Amino acid sequence: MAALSVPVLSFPHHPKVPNSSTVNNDLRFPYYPLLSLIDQCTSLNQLKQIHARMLRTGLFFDPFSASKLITVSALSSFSSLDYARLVFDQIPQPNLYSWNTLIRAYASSSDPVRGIFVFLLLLDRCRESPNKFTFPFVIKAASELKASQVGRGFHGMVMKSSLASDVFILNSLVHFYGSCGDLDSAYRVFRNIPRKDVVSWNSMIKAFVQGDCPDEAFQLFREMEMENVKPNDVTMVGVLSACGKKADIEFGRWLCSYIQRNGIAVNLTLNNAMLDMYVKCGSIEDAKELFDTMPEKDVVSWTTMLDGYTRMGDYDEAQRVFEAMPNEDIAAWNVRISSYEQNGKPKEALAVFHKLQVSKSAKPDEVTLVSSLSACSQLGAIDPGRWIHVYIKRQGFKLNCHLTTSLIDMYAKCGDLEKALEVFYSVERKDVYVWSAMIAGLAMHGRGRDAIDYFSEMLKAKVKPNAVTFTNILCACSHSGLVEEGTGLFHQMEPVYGVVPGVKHYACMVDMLGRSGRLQEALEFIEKMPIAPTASIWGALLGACRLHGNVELAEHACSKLLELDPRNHGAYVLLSNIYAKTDKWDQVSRLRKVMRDSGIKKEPGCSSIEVNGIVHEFLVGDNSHPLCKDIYKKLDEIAAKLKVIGYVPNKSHLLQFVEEEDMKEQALNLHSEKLAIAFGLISTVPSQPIRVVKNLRVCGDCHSVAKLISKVYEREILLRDRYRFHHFKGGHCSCMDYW
DNA sequence: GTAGGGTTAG
Repeated sequence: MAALSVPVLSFPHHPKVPNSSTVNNDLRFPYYPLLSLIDQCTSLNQLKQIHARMLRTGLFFDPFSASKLITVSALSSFSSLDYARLVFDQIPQPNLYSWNTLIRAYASSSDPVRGIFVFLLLLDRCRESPNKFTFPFVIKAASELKASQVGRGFHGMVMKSSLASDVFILNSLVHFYGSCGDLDSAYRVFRNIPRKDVVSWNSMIKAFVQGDCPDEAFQLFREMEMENVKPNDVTMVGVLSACGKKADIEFGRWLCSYIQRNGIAVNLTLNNAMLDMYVKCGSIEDAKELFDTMPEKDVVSWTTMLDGYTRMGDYDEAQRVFEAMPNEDIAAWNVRISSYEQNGKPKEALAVFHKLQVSKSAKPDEVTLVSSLSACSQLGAIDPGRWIHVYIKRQGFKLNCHLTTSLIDMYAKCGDLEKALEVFYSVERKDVYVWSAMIAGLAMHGRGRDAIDYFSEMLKAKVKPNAVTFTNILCACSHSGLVEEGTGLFHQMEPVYGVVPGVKHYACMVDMLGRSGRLQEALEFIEKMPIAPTASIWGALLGACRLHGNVELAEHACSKLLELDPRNHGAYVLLSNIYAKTDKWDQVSRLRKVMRDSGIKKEPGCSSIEVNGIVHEFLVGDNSHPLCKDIYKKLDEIAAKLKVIGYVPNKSHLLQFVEEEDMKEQALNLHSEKLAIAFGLISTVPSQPIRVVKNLRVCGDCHSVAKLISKVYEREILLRDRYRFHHFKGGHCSCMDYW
């Protein structure tokens, strides 16, 4: 142990012999002072020195002493699991304590699966059987991994052993089943715990909260009181969280006073839980008041406040909170990114992501990437999306199901279905969300048949479809006119797959029937629905009426829709389009007056196009773009070229715009999607497809024009509208004009 | 000498 560059410990030399008359002949304790030094270690290097000394003195081969070394290397503040493992592997016959310590350390590490491997090794190599300490550790590893089969196996082993009524182990199992989302099993274990303690109750309450059953959590809280088990701070954290889910501020306030009245110790975590409850119940005032009086705050407190302000849409105050935060935790960045992304401000979300990159104050994590990818999807911005994909690869992020789903969604919504499929096939583990995202991607691109095939593949892979899967597959059938197939699947939902159809599924069915011209059937379907039709149901019927020019039914659907949602501008626009299509001009102007009088405005059509990573936005008749002259010149050229090949503008689409001030700008030529396409033609190379995203449904005339442009200019155009993709190539569109 | 339950971001 010559050159040591670290603070060197002064080793006690040989233990002092107290006095010659009472010589300590007990050879079990000759090096005891060295052992007590282990506890005083403050760095790994010091520990290594002791380890070396232990090897030299032979103390290392005393199982008790070796276990002490394991404990410190695996669990201290300066611990190194890899070092602990090296030490462990050198011990000839580790005792059960050492095994347990290693499993414990792995279970709470970033790689809990190693805890399970060590457990298996233990079964094979250790003379002793796992004990009441082993199981809580290894079950915790299974919970972390949500390894439901493995955990179930541990449960079986426990039941066969003499530990079947150990409350610690049973509590661990409740927690385990809760984290796997298996509430039934969690509850079964809970009910069978012979002497429940407060942790048993807390674990089950938490399981209910996690499993989105806040009412059951409250119920258990009451039952616990009746059984005279005193709730503690952890109980309250769980119940407050349930309260946030219910957004029940009254009950939340009652819980806060309950905490006071019962003298439950309030620590930082409990304060944070109260803060979170106030925020989720929409009372930022209560949250602020509590926050200002909290004696101690951590990154969770700050992040919760930040979340509170963004929920209220108060981005300025959120910005102030963010700037006041003592350190820029990644969670805080994530709140900002996802709040923009979820409130329809994807550009702002990506701007924050960019700032994070520049500032380097925190390292993006999986949540950051998922939210940012979703922002790219919304924008249809494939360049930043690709950049993030490369980033994921370079940083060595494991493609878990969350990230895979986001990547598939991003590529599909940015028009690159092939790349989405590539990602899909590149991963081995596909959960129901990954499959559903792929089915949605196929649906969006008009590949309904393929979507159905993927759905069957998914069933073969033993993945159980959920409500999202059915929304996507029904949407696929609807977009591709596969009425028989869609109807068949719809009727199988509940009896075969146990998924109760929701309003979205009914809306898909109305859309599917209506689109294919079976309007009367669609109406009957609505009338027979077991749930009350919502605005979206009538909206789907109205859309179908527009497609097939059925004025009478349209008026009925529209009046129903406006009963439910009086300010739905879409309804007015659709109805006025139907009137225009059927030459009912007096009705068009009547509707226009109603809209004007009630101050209902049409959502302005807006198309965006991404060129070299920059997103350009166009409104109808937009003059604000720096290259606007060139764009209009190009539009004239297009108009001339198309005229030559016999194109006649379809004037009925003019009447999408019912407001007077829009009248001047109504020329079809000035629709936002045409402006964006023209800009794409002058600013990108011919080999590059033109990618346009429109916020509304694409206009019929623009659809015809885009088809012709794709032929005349030999350019691929990818146009995403509110509902689907249109892939124009050689004069045809991927939607086969069924949209 | 070992244990189980807790707050934020998708």
